Amino acid sequence: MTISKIKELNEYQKAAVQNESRACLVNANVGSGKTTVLIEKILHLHNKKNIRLQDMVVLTFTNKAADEIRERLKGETAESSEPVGSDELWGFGTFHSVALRLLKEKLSVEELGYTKDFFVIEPDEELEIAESLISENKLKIKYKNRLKKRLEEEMSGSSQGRRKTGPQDDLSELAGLLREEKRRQDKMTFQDLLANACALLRKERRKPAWIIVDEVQDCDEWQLEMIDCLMGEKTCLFAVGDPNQVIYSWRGSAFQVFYTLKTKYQADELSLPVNYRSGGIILEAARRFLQSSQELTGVREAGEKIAVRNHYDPFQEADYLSDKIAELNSRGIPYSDIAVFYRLQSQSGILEDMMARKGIPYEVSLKKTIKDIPVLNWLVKLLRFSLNPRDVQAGVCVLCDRDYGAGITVKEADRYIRAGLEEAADQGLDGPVLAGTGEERKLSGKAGILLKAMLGFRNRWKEYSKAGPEDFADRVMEYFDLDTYLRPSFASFAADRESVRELLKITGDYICEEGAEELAGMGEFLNSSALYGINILKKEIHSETDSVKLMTLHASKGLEFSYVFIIGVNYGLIPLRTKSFEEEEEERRLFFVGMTRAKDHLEISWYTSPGQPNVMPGPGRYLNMIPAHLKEGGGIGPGQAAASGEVRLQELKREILKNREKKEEPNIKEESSKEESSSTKRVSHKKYGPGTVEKEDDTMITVLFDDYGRKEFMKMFSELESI
DNA sequence: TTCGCGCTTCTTTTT
DNA sequence: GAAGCGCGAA
Repeated sequence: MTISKIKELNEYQKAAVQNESRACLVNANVGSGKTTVLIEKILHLHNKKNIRLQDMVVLTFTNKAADEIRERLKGETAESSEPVGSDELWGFGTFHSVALRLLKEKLSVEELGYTKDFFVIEPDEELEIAESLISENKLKIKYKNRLKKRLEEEMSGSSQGRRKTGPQDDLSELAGLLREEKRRQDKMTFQDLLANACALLRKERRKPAWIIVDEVQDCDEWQLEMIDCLMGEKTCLFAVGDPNQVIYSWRGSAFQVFYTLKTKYQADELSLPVNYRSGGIILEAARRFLQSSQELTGVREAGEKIAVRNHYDPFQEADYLSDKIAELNSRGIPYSDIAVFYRLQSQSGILEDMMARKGIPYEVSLKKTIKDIPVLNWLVKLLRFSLNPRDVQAGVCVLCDRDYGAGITVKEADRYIRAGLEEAADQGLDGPVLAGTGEERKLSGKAGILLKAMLGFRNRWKEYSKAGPEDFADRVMEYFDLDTYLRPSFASFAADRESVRELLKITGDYICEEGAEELAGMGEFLNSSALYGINILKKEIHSETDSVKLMTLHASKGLEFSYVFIIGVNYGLIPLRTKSFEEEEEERRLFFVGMTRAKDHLEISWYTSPGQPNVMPGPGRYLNMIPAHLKEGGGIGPGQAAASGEVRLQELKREILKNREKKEEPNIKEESSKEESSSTKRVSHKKYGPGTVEKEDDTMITVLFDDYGRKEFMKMFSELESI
């Protein structure tokens, strides 16, 4: 979005900025300066209409979009007499972050049974809670693997969604218990943030003067509800979006948002038809993929035709593409101006291998969160339980973890934690002693020390917090004696330690910046990291770094590049095989989004031999939808394409395939070798007699006893003798 | 408890 | 077009 050079707005943009109606919907076509209009609208309201920024709520879907708006606004006013301060922008952010801020600062969550210190949890965690509720209450749930989707349906779809509830299915009971349990543990999911904010906003008298919404076509039912709850009698609405870029309806974006809003608020509907991004030919071709050929005009020259290429298979294509990109770069085109789009994440692998091989810098758009790094996942759970001992679930995970925790079973950990909590309650503030009965003494090794540290954290942290924020990370590591849990013997020790330190350092910095008290600040940080991810760990695509960007068509939305390659336009991939007409439509919009990312050069390719099941060989039907006079090439004959350097490619292919196998294998190999080495080991136990070791790792040992059966022990407590 | 039958899903992902 | 599940039959 580099439209800052256009200081002069076109007539359509002006009309949108100056529109005086109470509700205004702007149908913003691709590349038509949507964000510019949004910013100008805010400035117009602020400067000309004397609306205070703190009386506006500006809602986006992604943090990236919210940041962009905030930054541009600060930039625009930086030279003026009164630059925008951060506190004026409390209502600027994603739907979820604004809901969080409202619940924490402006609304009385206590009415809903929560405290002001509530935690935000990720979807997986809700599922974990649900699963433990199922086993605790012995609920009968069908389609357990689809529990997540079914719960979502049950929670949102109120009563009408209950279509296939069999005779013995406790789903609705589970939903109720889950709601209660989350309240008890003081936890809200992303969905709950919106739902709870809505419930409280309904009663609220004070309403914002203006609500401004970006990418409004992606709103789901709850986000529409939130807009509605924020609307007061005198509140005005300004929403910008593009019905042609609806590519997320499969994850719940509401049907026909534009129509709904228009009738609900009698909104004026305007449009921004002028595309500033793409060359004339690219735009002309893209227009064929609009449902109704609406007004969409360009201002640029025709430019280059769209190149259509045929490749034998993904290997040959990767080879061709990396050579082509290297050649472009040698002609002075920066790598960062080039992007390759594909339909499925799995398609990136071959490209990555080939580009790495040829030394082309690339970045793959993949979301990486704390959850993907085991040691940090463990650390976060440890901190959560330490801050909120009611979060038994987290505590159990910490103790059970085989790598970093004590490796005890869920049952043991659960009983142990409950005993610990009881003792803590009995003894007041000092945390549990946990000496007690035989059962507990048996466990009072690693698990006991760790549990004691966690349960005592809120009271004993004071003794550690004198030193100030600089060495926050060191103090936390010292308090929990983390080095012992990270296991110096692990191959990943150094990396793990570094990750832990990094995360704690970010936490420390956050606390410092917010000027919060340490315990409260840690809680806040955990909440915001659930909502915003953690930038340093998140492998985000940096447009600044000079590398080729590889991403799915979905991930390309909102971006633009000079050179765009869309690969795998074969039926079964683009478009993906779909069941319904609606999904088919969405595939077309998705392709439209991809095409319109290209500013100057667009190249589309198909495989003769896709090499994936369910993908048809031959050009996909979308290629026929582009008129002949707009495209060039159409493809070298499949035989010819494969013939050039076939032997070399075959070898390359074999090599790459071998490498991929190697990458996936180690886990399997490790386990099998362990099993083999221990399969003949005989042991004897006082109570259970002789047996054979079935499985063994650093903490646990599983023994099949000759006359007792299978039993699992913690190595440090089991008194096994080898025979 | 186990077998076969029919049915659904699989992919895309932000907060 | 395969894999996973529920469900009824044995």
